[in-house]
Amino acid sequence: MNSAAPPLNLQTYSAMDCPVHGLVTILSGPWTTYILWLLRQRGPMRFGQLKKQMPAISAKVLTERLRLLEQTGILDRHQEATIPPKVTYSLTGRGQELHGALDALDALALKWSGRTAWA
Amino acid sequence: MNSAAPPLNLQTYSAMDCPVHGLVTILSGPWTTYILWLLRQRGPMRFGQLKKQMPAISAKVLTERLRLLEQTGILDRHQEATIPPKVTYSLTGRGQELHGALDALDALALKWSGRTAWA
DNA sequence: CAGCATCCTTATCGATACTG
DNA sequence: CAGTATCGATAAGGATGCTG
Repeated sequence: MNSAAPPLNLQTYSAMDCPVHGLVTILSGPWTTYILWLLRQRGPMRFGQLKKQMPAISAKVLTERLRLLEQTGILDRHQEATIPPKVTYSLTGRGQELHGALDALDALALKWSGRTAWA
Repeated sequence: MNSAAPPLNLQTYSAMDCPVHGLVTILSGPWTTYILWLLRQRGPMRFGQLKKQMPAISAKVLTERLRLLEQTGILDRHQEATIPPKVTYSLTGRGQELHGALDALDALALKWSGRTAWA
């Protein structure tokens, strides 16, 4: 499955040395959940496409976020060394697992907002 | 169940006007997941007890966090107007639902860290 | 096209001191 | 006991300009 993905020290990302908090901290970074959502909805996307969907984001921050998600094995970065270069980002196995967990949070968020269909 | 809890605009907490991101942003605040974890493990706790478990936190930040969690209906604040005052915090229904979702993230975090028993 | 380097501004957090 | 008020440091994000 994703046995190829290397072990991760998520505590690194938490001031509390707590893996869950590390993961939540990564997710809470600017635009992060939106990036993941876009990639799930529309499949692999290029840097410029992503940026176009987030007009208010700076290239610096988008780059930082993508790097972090790549380092944590959530995204895959595929680069073609053409001129001009073409870089495509997509969800890895981890990224897809993560979406399952986010769906649960999403359901709660909607429920608490009083917006569920079934409530 | 928790039908008494008022609807929440979680988008307020997200720069992106996204409910999930709002919720994740709340959770990622300093010490937040730890506070929730403590309250689940040990039941209702007083302000001073919580603070004792987090020596590095300032009263200011702890107060801010507790207020936010109270406003979002995740914690309940019970005050006894005695002298000296006694204030007790506990998880609400929402707080307990939330833990279910956090458990899923927790499981992922541990799995990715290569620390699962079953992996 | 997909970024990196730099500067600057703001928001956040920690520390300290004080109070109902 | 359970906070509030104030101050200062730090770091994170936005804007701009440049490059392989």
